[in-house]
Amino acid sequence: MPVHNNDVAAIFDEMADLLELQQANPFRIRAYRRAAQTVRAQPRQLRDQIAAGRDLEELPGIGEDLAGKISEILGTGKCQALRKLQRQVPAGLEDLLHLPGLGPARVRQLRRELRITSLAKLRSAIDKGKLRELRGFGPKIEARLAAAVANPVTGKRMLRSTARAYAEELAGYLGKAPGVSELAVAGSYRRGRDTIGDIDLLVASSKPAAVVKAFTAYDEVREVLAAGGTKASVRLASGLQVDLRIVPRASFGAALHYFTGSKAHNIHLRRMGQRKGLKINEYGVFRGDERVAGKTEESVFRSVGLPWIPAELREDRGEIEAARAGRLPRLIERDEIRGDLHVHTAATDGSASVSEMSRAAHQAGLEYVAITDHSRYLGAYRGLDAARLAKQLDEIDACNQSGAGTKVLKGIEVDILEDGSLALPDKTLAALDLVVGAIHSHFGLSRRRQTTRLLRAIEHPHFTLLAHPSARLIGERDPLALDLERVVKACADRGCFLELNAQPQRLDLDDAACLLARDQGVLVSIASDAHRPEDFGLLEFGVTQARRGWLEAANVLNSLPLKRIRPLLRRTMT
DNA sequence: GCCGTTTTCGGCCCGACTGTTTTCAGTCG
Repeated sequence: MPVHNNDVAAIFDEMADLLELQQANPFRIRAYRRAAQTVRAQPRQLRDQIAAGRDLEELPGIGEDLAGKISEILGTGKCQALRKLQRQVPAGLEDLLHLPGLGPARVRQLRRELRITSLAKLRSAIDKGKLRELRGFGPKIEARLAAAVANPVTGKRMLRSTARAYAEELAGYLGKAPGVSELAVAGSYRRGRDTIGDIDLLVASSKPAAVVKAFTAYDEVREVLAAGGTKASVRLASGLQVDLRIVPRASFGAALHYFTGSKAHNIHLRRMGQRKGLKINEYGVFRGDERVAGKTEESVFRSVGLPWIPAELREDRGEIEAARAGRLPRLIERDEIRGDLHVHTAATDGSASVSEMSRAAHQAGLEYVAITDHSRYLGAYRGLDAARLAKQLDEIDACNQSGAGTKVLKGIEVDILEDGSLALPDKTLAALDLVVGAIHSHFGLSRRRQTTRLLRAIEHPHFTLLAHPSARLIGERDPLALDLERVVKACADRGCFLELNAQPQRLDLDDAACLLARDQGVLVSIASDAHRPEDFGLLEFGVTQARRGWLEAANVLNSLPLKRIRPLLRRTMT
C-alpha cells in the first residue's frame, strides 16, 4: 500500500497533538503543524518528487529532521518518533483535545486531577458532577462538554456554492446595519476553496456594537456562540457557523488581508514584515506606533515590497516568492472563457433541446458549445446508441444552419468501460468533433488497474478529453485511486486534454491537479457539464477552481476561439 | 523543529472573547 501525502500529513498532525499534550516547545509543535500543511498542499506525491530527484528540504518548513521522517514514513509507512510519543501519552487523550473548549492545558488538568484519559471517562465524570469541582471549570464549560460528548463532532464542511447563498443573503442584511461603509466575505470562501468550514464576514463600521447587535438578531441565527464589542460568532439554522469581525474603515484592507488568510500565507507575510521592522496585524502595518499601511490590501502588500496577490493563490504555495520575483500568473477570468465542451440535452439526462442549450450558451457569452450527451452504456441516463446519436447530429446541423444561438460542436460523453475501451464503435466516434471520455462505473478498482484503464482509454485514436478525471463527488464519493501523474503525462504525449468540471460537487480537477496539468503542458477544459440552460452559470465555479490551480488563459483549452480549437480537438493520431 | 537582506543562535504572528476569577489563563481563529 503506497503512502500518500495525506498519510504523512496525518502523522505530523498527530505528533503535534501529542507534543501539545506533553507541553513540548510550542515552536516545535508549530513546526509539525506547518509541515503537515505543506505536505498536504503538495500538488505531486512526495514519493514521486523524490524519485524525480527533488530535495525535500527545499519545501517550506521542512528541514533535515522532518525530511528524514518523511523518507522513513514513505519507506515503511510508520514513524518511530510517533510510536514513541504514542507510548508516552495515553490513547484517548487526543480525542479530548478535539472537543470544543478543551485545549492542551485543560486536558492535562483533567488527567492530573481526575485521571480522565478518554471520552468515556469524561462523560462519567460529568455525570457524577466532578468537573465543576475543578478550578477553572464552571457550569458553562461543563454544559458545553456534556453536549459535545453526547453529540460527537458535527464539523461538516459545506460546498462553496451552498455557502454562497447564505453568505450573500447575510451580507445583504448586514450591509444595512448602522454605520457600515464596507463589507466583504473573507476566509476560505474568498480564497475559493471548494468546501467551506465556516463563513468569515468582515465589516467596516463606525458603530461596531450596533452591527454586532444586528448580526446576532439575524432571523436565521440559531445560537450565539460569542458576542463582544468588535466580533461575534453565530450558528445559523443550517448549521453553518458565521464569524463576524468589525474594524474601523482605515483598517479595512489590513483586516481583509488578515481574515482572508490562509494562516500560512499570513504568517509568511508577517515574517517578511518583521524583517523590515514592521508589525502587521488586522489593524494595519505599523512601524513602532506609526501606521504606515492598511486602508487597502494593496497597501499591505506594498509595505513588504510585493504586488497584490489574488486571494485564490494565498496558500503559501510559492505565491509570495512568485510575487517577489515578479512572476505571479495572470489568472484566468470568466470572460476569457470562449466556449464549453461538455453539455447535455434532453436526449439523455438534460432538460432542454440542442437549440435551447445553444441559445443559453449565447446568452452566457459563449462562442461555441459542444453537445456531449451520454453514451448508451449507462441505462439510467437513456444513453445514446449509434442511431440516436446520428439523429442528434442532424439536429445539431439544423441548429447551426438556423444561425441562431452559439455554434454547436458534435461530441459525446462516452463511457470508459472497465477494461479501458470506449462504449461506442470507432466508426461512430470518428464522425464527431470531439470525444469526451468519462468514468461512471467500477470506481473501486485498485490504483494500478484504474490507471491502466485510463491510460488505455487515452490511447484510443479518437479520444479527445478526459471528463471529471477523479470522478469524486465531494462529501459523497472519494476520488478514484489513480496515478494521476501518469494520466497527465499520457495526455501530454497524446495531445489529449483534461477537464475541470465546474459542477460544485465535482470541481474535478482539483487545484493541485491543475498545477500538475499546467506543469506538463496539458491544456485544461473548464466545462459546465450543463444539464439545464441556466447551468452555464456554473462556469464561474470552475474558473475559481482553475485560479486556485494557478491557471492562466494560455493553460485553458476553451479560452481559444473556435477557429483555433477545432484542429486541436479533431484527433487523427493513431 | 525551522530559519537567515539582523545567517549557525535566538528568535519564532498576534489579538479578541470567554469563563472564571477578581486580574487572567486558555482557547480560538
